[in-house]
Amino acid sequence: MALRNDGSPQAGGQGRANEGRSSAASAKSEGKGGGNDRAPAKQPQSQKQPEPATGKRAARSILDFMSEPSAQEPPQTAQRPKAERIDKQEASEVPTKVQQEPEEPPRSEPEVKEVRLPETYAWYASSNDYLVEAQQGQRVPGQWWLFQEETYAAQASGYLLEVRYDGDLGKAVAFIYDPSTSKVVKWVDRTGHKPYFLTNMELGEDGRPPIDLTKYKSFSNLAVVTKRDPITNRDVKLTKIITNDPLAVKTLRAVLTEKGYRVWEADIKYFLNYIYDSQLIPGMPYDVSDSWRQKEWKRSEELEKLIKESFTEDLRDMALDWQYIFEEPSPKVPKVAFDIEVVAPGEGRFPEPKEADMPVMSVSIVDDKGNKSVLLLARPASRFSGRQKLEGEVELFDSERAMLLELLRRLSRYAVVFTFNGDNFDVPYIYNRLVNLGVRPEDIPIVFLQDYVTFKGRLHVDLHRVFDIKALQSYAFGNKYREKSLEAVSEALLGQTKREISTFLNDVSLDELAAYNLQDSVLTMGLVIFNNELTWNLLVLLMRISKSGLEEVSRSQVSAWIKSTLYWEHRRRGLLIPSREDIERMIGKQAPRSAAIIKDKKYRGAIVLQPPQGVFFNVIVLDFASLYPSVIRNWNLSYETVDNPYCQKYVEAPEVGHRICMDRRGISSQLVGLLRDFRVKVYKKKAKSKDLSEEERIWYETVQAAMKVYINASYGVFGNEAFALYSLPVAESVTAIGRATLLETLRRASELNLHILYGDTDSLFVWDPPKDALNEIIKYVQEKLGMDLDIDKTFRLVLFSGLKKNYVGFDGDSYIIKGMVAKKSNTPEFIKFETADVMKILSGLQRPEDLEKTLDLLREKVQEIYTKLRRREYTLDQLAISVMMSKDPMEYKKNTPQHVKAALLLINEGVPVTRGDIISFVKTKDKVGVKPVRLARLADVDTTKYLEYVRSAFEQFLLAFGVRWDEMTGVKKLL
DNA sequence: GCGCTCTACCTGGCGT
DNA sequence: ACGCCAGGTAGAGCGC
Repeated sequence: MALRNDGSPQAGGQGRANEGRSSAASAKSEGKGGGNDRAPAKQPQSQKQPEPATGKRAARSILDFMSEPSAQEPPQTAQRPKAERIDKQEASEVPTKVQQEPEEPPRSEPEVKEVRLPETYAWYASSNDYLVEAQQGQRVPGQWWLFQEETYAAQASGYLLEVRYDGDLGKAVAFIYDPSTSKVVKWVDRTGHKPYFLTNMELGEDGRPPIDLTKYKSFSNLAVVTKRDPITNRDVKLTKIITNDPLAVKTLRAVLTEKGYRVWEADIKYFLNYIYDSQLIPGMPYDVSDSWRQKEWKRSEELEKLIKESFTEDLRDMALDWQYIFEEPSPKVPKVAFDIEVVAPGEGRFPEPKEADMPVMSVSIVDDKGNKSVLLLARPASRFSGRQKLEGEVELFDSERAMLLELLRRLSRYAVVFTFNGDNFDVPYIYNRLVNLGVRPEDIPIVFLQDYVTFKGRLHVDLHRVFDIKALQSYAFGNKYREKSLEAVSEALLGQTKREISTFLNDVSLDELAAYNLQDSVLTMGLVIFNNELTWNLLVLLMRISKSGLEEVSRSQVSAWIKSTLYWEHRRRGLLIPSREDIERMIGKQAPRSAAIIKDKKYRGAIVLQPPQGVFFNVIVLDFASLYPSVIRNWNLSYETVDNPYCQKYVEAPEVGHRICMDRRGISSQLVGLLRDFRVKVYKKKAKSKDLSEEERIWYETVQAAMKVYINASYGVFGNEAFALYSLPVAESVTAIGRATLLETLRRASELNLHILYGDTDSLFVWDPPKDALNEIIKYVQEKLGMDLDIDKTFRLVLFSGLKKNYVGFDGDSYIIKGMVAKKSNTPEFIKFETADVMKILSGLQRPEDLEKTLDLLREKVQEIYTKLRRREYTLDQLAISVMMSKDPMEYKKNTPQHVKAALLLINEGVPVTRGDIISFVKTKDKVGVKPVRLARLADVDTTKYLEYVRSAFEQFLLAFGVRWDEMTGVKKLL
């Protein structure tokens, strides 16, 4: 995200409704059209020869830039309506704004103040031989030229980072990072691989197909192949239709289905097909010339021994194949992050990448070695205030074009470019802007691919999309961030925030602009490399597991990763990848066999035991290690093993009665089981091993986390209709077996006289258990159910409110709080920090005798909060309730919830609000009942509503003590 | 992916 | 026309 043009002085604290707005939500809602939207919007405006943007001119007069194409007025027709809107906006702002400069210079004759530069700031290109553009088709030896002919190496050695399809060459191109030169090398396929798909159309005796395909230009040739059908477990002979162009797959597929033939493997992206057929593992090192050869991959004798000893036979060979990808170190590639700031078309309005009609005024660049630089555009009236201490190298440009070309030149030194929202904003903006400034499109090293934007000779990772990946958000980053804005993510993960700006971004001084702009790149790079390159290493590991390139893995959800791994495994084993219909037909028409408890859900989920109400000392929490993945492993669950009529031997899933095939190993069961065992048996232990160095432990912790992300999602995808291998019977069997497992453990626990207080899905809370009974149940579960039951937590004390998913556990000085009001993100800040105080009081509860004393302290605390509320001692920000808009404001048809009411008030004020925005509001006494924080005053606040809020928050604690709220002395008087 | 809780909103019945 | 109440639903956010 480049621009945060919030004019409000308290932008940091209160302007939250605006943040992250231009990002994921819009990209998603665009769906398939997203790619087109970002596509180049403009052709070069005229044939007029662009003036060379040389440093020499810059040095002579920085005022020359007024005649640059950048200063050209856009066509009147496009400009007119916008101008009107700007005026309106400004008019409404006037009364609330302190007028700082009474005289606005008229637009037609901008008054240009002289830019005075401190000596230390380097001028852009003080040398005069700095040509950024070469003549068409002409290379200038020894100089960089923007128009670089695409160069490809005949051989390459290094880490495979990506495979793309190059339409001009009609071939796959691999991007390989060579650590010896620190460069990305492009290698064009020399193995002769071509796009294809499979069909059941048989060839005649003459070897000719019944349809003449030669009339299609992109048709190449035919072949007959044998594949094993994973459903029938029989070999099938199919015709392979080979084309010259991936697009032709679509055309020819339509021709065949039209004639009633069936097709397979026609909707796999070509570059993935290439990876699968060549059995490549992105993220691993290779030598390639005429063919692919694995380099010497790191392996560990010790690991190999461990696999042979502790993995079951059905997983052993696969584990031996897979071991390398977790041991091979992650490539240390040169990384860079950049961010641009664009002149805003008005306060509260964002520049449009499609138009790119506003100048880019600043560019910041930060690399992983800590090099920082800012390129600034000298604009009329822009100046350095001298008040801001600047970090890194700051350079001033008179030419916007030269500045942008310089950015591209610098990016070309790195292998991977990171942005935050670069897919939707920065990169397409730069492209369209350069076109507007007269640069020929073919000279700009930016390419628009199907659903993202990247660079010709290097890779682009948009972190906005990475942090939007739900499985990473929850399993790798522990749900620490809710919003996916640069601000929210970096605050949660780095503990750092964006810089605040003193006024509307267009008007800030150059040094303040530079500092603000730089911080965004610093944060972006920080998110990649914090915690020993956690994010980068996760991406590398996920590439290796999912068998997809960096750009692909960083832009797809976990279901695409799992699909990709499974497809790769199908190819490895010579299995036909089934179509959706194949699976549907196999399962047959069947309704779910377990009724969901919640309406609108498809099938039944987990068991949640009714917890007691009260205070319990000495509670042990047992929990199944990866329950669902273990179920998938133990019960051979896979799309082709559940309800498969071609099966001989089967077992029945409890309760739901699905027939699970035991003839052969199910492919997803094997994959999930493999990762589950690697995680539980090897890498969780390695991550904690004292025999290893700190660095090694961190790496194994990342390995463990990557597996967790993967296997935890594996159950969910089978219940998601969008998943290519969707199977409701699989999902339904997983939860049914999970329930049976918990119930059986519960039964055995009662035989052993263990007192189970509570349990949810895969956990059991045991009250003061004897050691041997505990060992006994763990042993039983291991031997009879084949599951690992671990002691997850030991609580000195647990408070149960009596509600499910709602408790507090204390262990030493720390505590865990679950589900309570005080924990929710939409709870006002003052309740959260008062809760922290309450927790301190509760931590003093060491023995049962302390109960009375603790209750007294609680009463005092509640009274104190009440008093503070009535005296209005909390600030608006502390009282704010923040709720996310899950839909666009106009989509709320049935109800108008409070946060939507607040959002509508904001819209009234001209503040845009869309899906994904977080609305901060307070409860007020007026008719509407709510007000956005930025529009409210402390006097508007409805105190009684907040007293209610406090009651509901703390009642949950009191319930544990068996005290009802209104029974609390002293409190009664206040209500 | 499903299960659970909470608040606010909406609706319909009833009484004034 | 309005208020009160009960019961159902929408919407959000959590737990696993």
